[in-house]
Amino acid sequence: MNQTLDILKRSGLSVTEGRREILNLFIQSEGALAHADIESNTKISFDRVTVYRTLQTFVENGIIHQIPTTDNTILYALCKDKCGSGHHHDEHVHFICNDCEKTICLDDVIVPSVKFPEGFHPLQSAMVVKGICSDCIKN
Amino acid sequence: MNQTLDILKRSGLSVTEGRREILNLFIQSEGALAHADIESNTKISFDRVTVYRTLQTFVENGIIHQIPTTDNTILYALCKDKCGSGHHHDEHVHFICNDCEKTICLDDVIVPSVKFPEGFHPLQSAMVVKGICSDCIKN
DNA sequence: GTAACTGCAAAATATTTGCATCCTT
DNA sequence: AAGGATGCAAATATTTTGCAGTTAC
Repeated sequence: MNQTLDILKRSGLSVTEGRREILNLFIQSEGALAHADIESNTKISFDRVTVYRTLQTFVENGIIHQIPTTDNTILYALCKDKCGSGHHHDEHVHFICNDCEKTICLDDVIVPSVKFPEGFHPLQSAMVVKGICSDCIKN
Repeated sequence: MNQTLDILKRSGLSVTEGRREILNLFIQSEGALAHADIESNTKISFDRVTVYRTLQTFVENGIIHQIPTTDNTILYALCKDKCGSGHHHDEHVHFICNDCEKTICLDDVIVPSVKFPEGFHPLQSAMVVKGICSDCIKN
């Protein structure tokens, strides 16, 4: 079965053209996407608002997750299977290339656990690393 | 000598009322501040634009650093001594409390180094952890 | 048929830029 | 005095909300 459909159905979301298109974009894309990328890369032109709402729905349903950035934008990337509705377990490292500016989910690099001071109870961690990615290092 | 003045002078910045006030806010505050916090917590009312420009100047001069978030804002926090102009070395963990919503720099918790796949060259890392802070856990 | 999704309009919010004026050194 | 910093105005950009019309199931 079509992967896109599969994901939407599994989350109990109704299948609409917009959701299919946006979800496809994530599946095809290697890296993470910002709101703006989505607006400019979809063939059909959606209303800005639809993109906002779709992203929000996807996040709430554990289909995509947010990646923190330091530039007033949010990046989104596909979740792996273990993400369920409401609960995100994206404890992998995100790599932002200073050169090509892509953000790549290093799914195999798990965020190491660290020791917190007395009284701090961590629930969720995110790690973002900047540097040069494996594609750009060749040039 | 006054710490605020000291920091500004060391960076070669001219000492103005706005910069003193904003820098003071950072020094007094335990956690990280968002643009909005600054606007609402300064006695003198600055122009929004001045706040933007001041924050930018401080970041460029290694006085404060940005903390990535997933909510379309940027948090700022004072740098420690080792940050120099242009180069930030804030490899410590940032803790965001889900309860009081404060962001705390855990200066003593260093971001652990992780092993990257072949070809990835990390230059800078940031780690943001959400959970319950030591103050809120008591309640 | 009903509930959910979308588009449009508009409001609210956030950020950037240019320029004249004022302040720091 | 000169260069830099600020305030104001205005242009841009971003995000949110309400509502009416449309679509998926």
